[in-house]
Amino acid sequence: MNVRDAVFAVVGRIPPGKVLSYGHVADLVDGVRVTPLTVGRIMATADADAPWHRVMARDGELVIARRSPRLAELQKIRLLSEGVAFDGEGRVRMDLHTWHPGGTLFDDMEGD
DNA sequence: AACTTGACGTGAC
DNA sequence: AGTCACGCCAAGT
Repeated sequence: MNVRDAVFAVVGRIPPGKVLSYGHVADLVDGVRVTPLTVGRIMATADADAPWHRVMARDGELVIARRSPRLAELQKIRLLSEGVAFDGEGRVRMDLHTWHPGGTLFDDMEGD
């Protein structure tokens, strides 16, 4: 199991409408020791098929915007399409949409 | 196939 | 608030 696979295994399990931070993904990856930076690195090489848009900075900021405003816009559109709310500063409401794995069938109820 | 370079974080100090 | 260390992978040459 490569780190890349382990990371995408976690990312791939994020349900629509839910999001995770790099650090959170890194923490969920088990069996392999990874840093949030590593997650970010790998996410940078994510396939279009992967739900890469559900991963962002812990602050809710779309980090990709630093490098590609165009992709950031795409990410934002995808998130909005899933019902993810943003605050007035263009950041994702992590407090409302952070995914709590293990869970559950109720992983969608925390959004209120 | 080996080496170099680039690159989407986060918490502690 | 800025700096530092940590769990460094992937792509190009």
